[in-house]
Amino acid sequence: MSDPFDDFPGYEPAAPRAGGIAARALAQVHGAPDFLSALNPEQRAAVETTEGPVLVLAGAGTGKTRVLTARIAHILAQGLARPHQILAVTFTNKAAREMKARIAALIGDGEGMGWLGTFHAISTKILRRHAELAGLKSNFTILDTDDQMRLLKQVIKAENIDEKRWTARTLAYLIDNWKNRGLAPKNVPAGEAAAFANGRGGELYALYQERLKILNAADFGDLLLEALRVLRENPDVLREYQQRFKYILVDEYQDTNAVQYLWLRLLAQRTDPAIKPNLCCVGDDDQSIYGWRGADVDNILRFEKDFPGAKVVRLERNYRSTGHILATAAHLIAHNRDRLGKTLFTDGEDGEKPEVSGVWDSEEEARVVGEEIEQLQHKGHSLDEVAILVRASFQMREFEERFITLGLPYKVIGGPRFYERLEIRDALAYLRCTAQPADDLAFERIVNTPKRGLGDASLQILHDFARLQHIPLMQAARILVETEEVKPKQRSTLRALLKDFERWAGEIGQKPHHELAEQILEESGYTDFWKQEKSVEAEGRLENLKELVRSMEEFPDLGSFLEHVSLVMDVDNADGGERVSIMTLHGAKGLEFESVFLPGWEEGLFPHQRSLDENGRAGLEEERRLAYVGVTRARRRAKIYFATNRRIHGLWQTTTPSRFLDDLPADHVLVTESRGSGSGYGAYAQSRFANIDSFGSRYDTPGWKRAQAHGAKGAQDSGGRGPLTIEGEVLGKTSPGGSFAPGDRVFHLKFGPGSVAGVDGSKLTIDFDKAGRKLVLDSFVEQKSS
DNA sequence: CTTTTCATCTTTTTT
DNA sequence: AGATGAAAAG
Repeated sequence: MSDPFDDFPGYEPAAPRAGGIAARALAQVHGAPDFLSALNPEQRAAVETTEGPVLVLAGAGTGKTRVLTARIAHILAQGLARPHQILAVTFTNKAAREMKARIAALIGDGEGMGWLGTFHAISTKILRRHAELAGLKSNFTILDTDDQMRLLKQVIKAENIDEKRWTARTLAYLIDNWKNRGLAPKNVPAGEAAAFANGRGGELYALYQERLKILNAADFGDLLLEALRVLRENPDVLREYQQRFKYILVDEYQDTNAVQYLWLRLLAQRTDPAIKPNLCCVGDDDQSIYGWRGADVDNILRFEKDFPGAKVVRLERNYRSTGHILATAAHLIAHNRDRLGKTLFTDGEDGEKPEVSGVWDSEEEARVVGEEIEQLQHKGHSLDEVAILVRASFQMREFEERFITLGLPYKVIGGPRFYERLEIRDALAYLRCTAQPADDLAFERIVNTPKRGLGDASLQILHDFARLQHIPLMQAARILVETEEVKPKQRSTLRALLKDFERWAGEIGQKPHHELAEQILEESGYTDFWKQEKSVEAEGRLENLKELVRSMEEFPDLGSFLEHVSLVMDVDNADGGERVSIMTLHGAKGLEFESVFLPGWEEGLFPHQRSLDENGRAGLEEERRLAYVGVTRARRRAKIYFATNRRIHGLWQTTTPSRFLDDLPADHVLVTESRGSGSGYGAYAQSRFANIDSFGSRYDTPGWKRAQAHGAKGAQDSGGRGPLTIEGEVLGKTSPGGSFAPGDRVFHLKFGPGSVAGVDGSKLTIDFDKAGRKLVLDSFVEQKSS
């Protein structure tokens, strides 16, 4: 079956025999299989050099994916390995999906490739299998950015740190960076750890990690970091995987960051150091556009040193674009200094020259692009072959608005994602609470949604208690419901809610999980909540909820559905008809279109100011690579636009054309003077000089340095500590167990002074001087000395 | 406890 | 400009 773990226990290095799939692939060909004969000599070398390390430098449009898939097909057809012995790593789910599909096309069956997926998906798989080694249970939840942020906020608040000055966002950024570099809390360089919250950054990181373990949760960074840790600290586990993966393939190698690199190197290592790993990395240094996420181009530049004797194959024959487009892209990227240098060529025709047009503002930009696309449409071009590639997602809206009025069908790729919608996240929180009762973040999200009267005050009591006892919220609630700490009304609603969850949890596995989901949404009152809402949106939201339940049917059980949701945040839009694609340049990597529109080539937006500010020349070069990626997406038509005016943060600003326009070869591009646009095209020449300041002055200013600057002038708040946490601290020390006896004088923060009337385990019956007799928990009262 | 108002911040890119 | 989040009013 396709379960990759099935054959784990009794695993032996398989004899190179042809398994079912491979045998079929072999049987259908004589001599060179057609997936080999279709390759050019370089591609073929990359495919057929199966043994030892191979680096494929694949320029844009040179058949990179084809090489990867053919290589896998070849390995299988030769009987060198079985599908589950091949580790194939991609960066995006899209790429993984496509690779699976293409392998299936070559070989007739894409199943069995259990280890083809994103770094994150594969790490998750490993981590689930050995969760205990990472301090987790195998059903751990994967937190998305939103959950992560909320958790960080809690940690910051709990430590009495001014959350205005030291935001969760900044901390998230720091922690992410550390994780990307493979640094656990104890490994973070002291200087960096000190840069947040007056030296408490490292401490907060450690606390956050601790909280994650209590919640039985991992964030995105953890998936890789913890998987790496498991492999590092458990040689036997590592060996298992090293033996299993006879062949390793990596897509987009230029985008690997430090953890990913370490992770890969560990898995690729052979037990016998004399044996070279069968590792094939495919990448293009000119398309490295994830530096901001910790990607290190050096990984690709260093490959031959890391893996001595590596064979390097260069793919320079471009099959995608026409001559003019290729020449334009080549001339553009040639302005970068840090590159290996490749010369792409094509035998194809020159085709149309790419066009550069200036427009008055972003509105005109959208209008002009809309018109151009309509013209293409009239000439019989398919809208599926048209894409608009923007630098930042806020640019999308104007195009959408314009296209709606034109009635031009479009799809936004990587836009607001299905699983990120409010109602979907709420619904998921219900499911998560049911499946994973320790999931505090999910619980918090829905305790009071729909409104139940369980507000901040009640939640705070739960929180304090849970924190004190180091238990999940739900468990805390279960205990507190037995006492009178929480007001009677909220106590009974809370009790009812807990009962609901218990009932639902009992139904897991008893009935189809999509039916259970529907039942949960119904019984919790969540669907009614939206039905009563009379806004226009409510209907759409209910529709989305239905869609959610429907989509669950495709998964075998609740667990695998939740997993899918957290790793694959987007959902396949079942296509109805041709549509123009609108997406970011980052999202466009790996895709190609007949016609590509590239709006917004203005200084500050593209290259983005922030990239320049934070990373200086390196930032600029990355932006230029992004431009290169954009241009090389086009097969036959590329149109570039720059607007003279653009609205930024709500106010109109005059902009300068992008310096990248200077980098284009005059004899390969067509410059169109837009009617109505006041700015002459020549105006952009000034940009060079206008921006020297921001360009050259601050080369290496990572975010934490800025944070440090803040720290220098910011006096820390030692004054305003919240009373609640004081209570927590004091109580934590004063009540280690139940040393109360009837007659003791005690003090309760809410009910005031009183005397103990009875003791039952941790529950105390107390006659309060003012509030009368109450049943409370010992952790909430303080013993009075006199 | 909920609803309203006011202020702040945002807009780089993603698993 | 718009969304989100905290303080203030009901």
